[in-house]
Parts: sequence; C-alpha cells; structure tokens
Amino acid sequence: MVEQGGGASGAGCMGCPLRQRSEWCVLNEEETRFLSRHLKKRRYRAGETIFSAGEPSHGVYCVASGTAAIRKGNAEGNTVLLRLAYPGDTLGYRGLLLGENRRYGAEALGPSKVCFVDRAVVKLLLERNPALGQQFLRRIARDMDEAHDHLVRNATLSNRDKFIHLLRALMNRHGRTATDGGHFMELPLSRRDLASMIGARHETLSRIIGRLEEDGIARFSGRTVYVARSHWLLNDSRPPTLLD
Amino acid sequence: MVEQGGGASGAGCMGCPLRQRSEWCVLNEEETRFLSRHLKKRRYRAGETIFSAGEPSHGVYCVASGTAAIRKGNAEGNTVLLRLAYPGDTLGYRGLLLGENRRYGAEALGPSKVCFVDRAVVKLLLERNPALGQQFLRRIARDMDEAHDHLVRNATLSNRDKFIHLLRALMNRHGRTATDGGHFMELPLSRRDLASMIGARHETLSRIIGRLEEDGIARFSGRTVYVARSHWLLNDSRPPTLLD
DNA sequence: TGGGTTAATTGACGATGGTCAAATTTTGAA
DNA sequence: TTCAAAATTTGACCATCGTCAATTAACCCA
Repeated sequence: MVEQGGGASGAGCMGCPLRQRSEWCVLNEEETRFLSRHLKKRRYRAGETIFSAGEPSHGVYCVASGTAAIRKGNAEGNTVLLRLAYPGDTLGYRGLLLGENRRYGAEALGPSKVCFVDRAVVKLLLERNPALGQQFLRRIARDMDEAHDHLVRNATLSNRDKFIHLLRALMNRHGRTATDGGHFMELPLSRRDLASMIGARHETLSRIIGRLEEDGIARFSGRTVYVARSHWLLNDSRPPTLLD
Repeated sequence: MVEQGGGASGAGCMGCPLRQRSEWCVLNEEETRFLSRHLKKRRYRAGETIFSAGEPSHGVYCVASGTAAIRKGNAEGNTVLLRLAYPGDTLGYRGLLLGENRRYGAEALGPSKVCFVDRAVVKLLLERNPALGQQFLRRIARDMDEAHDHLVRNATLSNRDKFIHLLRALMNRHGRTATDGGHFMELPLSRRDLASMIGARHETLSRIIGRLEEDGIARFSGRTVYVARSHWLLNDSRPPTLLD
C-alpha cells in the first residue's frame, strides 16, 4: 500500500497539482525532487485511521486526495470532530514542532491518498529553505484564526445557527449548484459527527434538521442535502424568514 | 507614559524577571540589550485598550505585569473573552506573521505594564537568532492546543462544568490557599466576561453560581470566591456530590 | 441476498438555558 | 459622601436541549 516517490503516476510531487496550494509550493525543483523521493504516499479506505491521539509524532501528513477528519476526545471519552482537512492541507505539524505525542487523531472520511513526510525530511527542508518555515508559520496562524472563529461561534450562536453555518461551510467544499440556482451536497459526515461539531447530541441535530425542513430552508434525504437558492444567500436564518 | 529601554528601573530586559519565562529567553546578552533599547514599555490602567480588532499590526506586545484580556467579537456585535494573558505572554504575533489587521482586541484587566516591540525589531531579531523563531513556533503550537481543548470542552461539557473548569483555571493563577486547605480568589473578571467565556448569558451564570452555593461547592461574594478543600480535588462535580 | 449491527428518527419528559423585566447591589466620578 | 450609571441578581415564562426508550432505516459482511 505504501508507494515511494509520489505514487505510481511517476511524476512525483513535481507534477502534483496540489503543490501550488500547499505549504510546499515554496520549494525549488531540487528540493521538490528531494521531497518527492522521501515521502511515502498511502491510500486509505473510508474510515481508516491516519494517526491517533497519544502516539508519538514521527512526521507530518499531507492530504493528496479525499477528505480527512480531525478528531479529539476529552477525559470522559466523548469525541469531537474538530475540523476537516482537504487536499493540500498538512496535518500533524503541532506534534512535530513540540516533539510531543499527538493530541488528536486523523482519519480518512472516504477513499483518500495521504503523503507522509518524515520529521528528518521536514527538518532538512526547513534548514535548507527558510521560506518553508514561513509557510508553516502562516499555516498555523490561519489555523489559529479558524479555531478562534469557531470558539466565538460556539459561544454566541444557537445550535440551529451553528448548524446552518456548518452546512454553509460544507457546501463550499462539497456542494454543487443545481440548475435552479439551489445547492446540492453529499454530506461527508454522519449525523453524529455533524452533531459533535456543533456541540449537540445527535438526537438534537435530528430535530434541528426536522425544523429546517419544516421551515422550508433545506431538504435532507440520507446524506443528500438540497438548499434552495432563495435561502442560501441569507446571512443567517432566524425563523421561517420573518419577512416572507 | 511611554518609556524606552525597559522602564525606569534602568535594568532593561536583562533584569526583567520574565525573561526566563518568555519567548525572548533564547536571546543572548547583546540581543537582549538590543531588544531592551528598542521596546516601548507602557503602563495601562484597568480597562484600557492595548490594541483593537481591525487595526493594522505594527508589532507584538509582551505583558510585563498585570493581566490582559483577549476579546473577539462576531458579526452580530456579541463579544467573547477568548483568554487571559499573564506576565511573560506575548500577544499579537498572529497579525504580525500574516501581515494582517488584528482580529481580536486586548485590554488590561487591571493596572498593567506591557512592552511593545516593533515589527522591524522582531524581524531583525528573528533573522539574527533562529531560535527565537522556534520559540514563537512552540508558543503558537501551544496556543493552538489550548484553543482546541477549549473547543472540545465547549462541545462536551455543561455550562456548569465549563464554569467549574474556568474557576479551576483562574484559581491556578489568581488563587491562594487558605489555612484550612480551601482556596480563595479575587476574580479578575466581571460576571459578564465569565459568562462569555463559557458561552452563556450573564443571567445564566448568576444561576449557576447560585446552584454552586446551594450545593456547598463554593461561596461567592462580589468578586471573592472561596472553594472548600474537599470540593477542590474532585475532577468534576456533578450534583451535590452524590457520594457525600 | 439475508441477517445482524449500527445509524437515525421520534416521543416523552424533566432539566437547562434564553429572554424580558424588575429589583438590588456595586462602582465610579463628582 | 452622594448620586447616577452599570453590574448583578432574581422571577416568570417559554424554547431548546439532554436523556431514555422505542422504532425505523441504512449498512455491511458473509
């Protein structure tokens, strides 16, 4: 399952369409070839674990295709889905920087390819090209912002509004515009995971979904969601849009 | 109000007792003197703004004494207290790294002294001493962890338990052990701010406090809190401690 | 394809939280 | 000290949420 040099395609990282979007874009041709030779690309099936909380950090992971879920649990054994990672995203830099064990786990949500870069390789590249360090700094700073925004939303919004926000965010990544201007999406997450992301029980989420359907804001069928164009642009949505 | 070279004490950063605890501890004597000459130390009175959301980032701030509150608002104008900063903590590195405007504001909670380090000075020191960059990386990574922990707590705990956790955290910084083994603390925050930290309304917090008193877990009088020794060690505290 | 397992929905009900409003306390400035 | 503004507490009331339990639907593997 593990391939060297960037996969069977043979092009390695140089030809990787993600290079533009990831931290590694600042590497020159030689450095990219070096990275290419030393990373391990691996396929994951849906639900497979990429790394787990508690284990030592041997390197970073870069999502090549598919979607990964970042999960973190608390002392009581509850588990929360913190965020999703998409192609181009680099995971697990925290443990590497701090030399600590992983504090959260990552798993593939669907069939995915993820490249592993050993700490030694990262270290070497960081020393060779300071711009890479800058890139990581910017990445962390952005993640930090995201986490803070998340905190503020959780503290100020109702579960209903948190879920609408989440739907919107997921739609940006997973949705397609329908011919009528509405939006379709195949949800990448179970109800349980969706619920954990907004800090609610899955029963509560079921009821929120029920209310969104009653209010005509969205239609849910299994993991398929449809949101009408008219409801999509609303910044937020209090009751059935009091002004209709 | 603005002093050069680390304050009237004359010793500058070299004699600053925080040097050990802050990111700057990796600077050598010469670099520390350079920092000392170029930072601006300023006194803030209770409630004074250190910097505000939306304004450009001209440098970083280092808390020398007192306590600073990090606040962030959302679109609806609600404001949330994200965390507190203590002597040795460096604030505002995010905007500097990303070259963006501040996304949150900082204010002094009580009489405080805060040193300002201009971006040019930071940049120069970063180039001169790569270990400083490492320090900042570690600091960001830790802040990230803290934010993630906060997210998980908010998603899994009841308001009551979130508040107990907050009390515990504040006690670590602001509390003193009483002769009977209980703990006293002068709360550094208003009820409103405490409430915003756990994502609840201030009325709700009042009621939570009332219940904690009924249950004999803590006694509140204005900003003074007392927690009995017997209740302090409990990991969490469900109802009146069902096992007493 | 069948059967067992997990996921999701729904109902009931008590607990908790938000909102509005009023009373009370504290605080800060004159 | 005194007064006005701000903070805090409390009550009433209703909406929302968590929990337990019972279905129903979806899924996966043999």
